[in-house]
Amino acid sequence: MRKKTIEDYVELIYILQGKTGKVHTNDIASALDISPASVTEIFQKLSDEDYINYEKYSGVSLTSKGKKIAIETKRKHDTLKKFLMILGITEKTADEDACKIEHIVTPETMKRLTKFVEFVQKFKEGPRWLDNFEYFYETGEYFKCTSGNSKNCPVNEKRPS
Amino acid sequence: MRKKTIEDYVELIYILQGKTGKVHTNDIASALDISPASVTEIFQKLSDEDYINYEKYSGVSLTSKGKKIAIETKRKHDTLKKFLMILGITEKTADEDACKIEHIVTPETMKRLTKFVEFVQKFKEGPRWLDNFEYFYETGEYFKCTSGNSKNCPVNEKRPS
DNA sequence: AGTATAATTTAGGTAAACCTAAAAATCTGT
DNA sequence: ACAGATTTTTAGGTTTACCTAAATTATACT
Repeated sequence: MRKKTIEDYVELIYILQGKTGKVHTNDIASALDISPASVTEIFQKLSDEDYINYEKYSGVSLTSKGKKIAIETKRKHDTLKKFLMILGITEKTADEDACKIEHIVTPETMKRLTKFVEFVQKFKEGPRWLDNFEYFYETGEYFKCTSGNSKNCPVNEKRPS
Repeated sequence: MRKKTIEDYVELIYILQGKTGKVHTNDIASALDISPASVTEIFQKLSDEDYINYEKYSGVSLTSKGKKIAIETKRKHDTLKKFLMILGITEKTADEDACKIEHIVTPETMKRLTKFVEFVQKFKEGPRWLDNFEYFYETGEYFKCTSGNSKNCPVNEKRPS
């Protein structure tokens, strides 16, 4: 099976599992809008490779191997989504992009983006430069510098030594 | 054919085409490390769908339809790469990530990222907050505020009204 | 120009992830 | 508890993007 397939299904099982930890063929089929027969096939393969515990007609649960991947993938997803939303992308789109990027992003990039989200989140109301970016995005111009705010004007600022 | 496949091959043909505009089976096969036979098959399908001009044994060139997609894809690639490098990701990794993200990113996100790159590039030496991020990435702490630079200290700054 | 070599194509095959139709197992209501 | 409805599985099929081996076409050298 492909990495993307494993991650997608295992993550979805993780999200859909209730208190019982059991997820059924139809849950996946309707969530992904594919046929139940395809889900059965996927279950068999995920089971062969020890990502899930599968017994016919009784639903599946994640193995520890599967759970580990599910959690990792979901963490990537959440971080990517937050990252994109910081840049001003709508939640729906951020979610859609995160869904796809989570499978292909390199660890190096993921590490940077994680740190970036952390960096930005330390500001209570968001850092000032993000407002400047938003202004730039909307108007195509930098935040106007007046006598009252010239010290905060990005183009006038000195970089730290 | 899948969107990703079309974009990948058409972009590569665009990059590999010399002055003559001709790209040969082996050029693609060795660039992607796949068999020449597979390339022939792809050429036939790309030709059926009018992305390339293909005549047996004589190499291929892009149609205007193919060229348009190639340019669009390459533009996405370059922007994504720049964007990731702004965040401090190494060129090699940025290239690798861009290669994959270019096929799946939504137009909305692409538009934002493009603007972001533009926004950042207006600074000659890069905006100060990027230095602060770099410092945070390396040390886990914010740029230290001293009496000499307190006005530039991110946590002390006022946001624009 | 003819032949060896290299490039390309054809033919036939594979794995992954889907499908439909039909069979089998499980669940539900009285 | 058992008949009907629902869920799940089995069996067999499709498409995409790859493969190898063999055949064909083009090129390059003497």
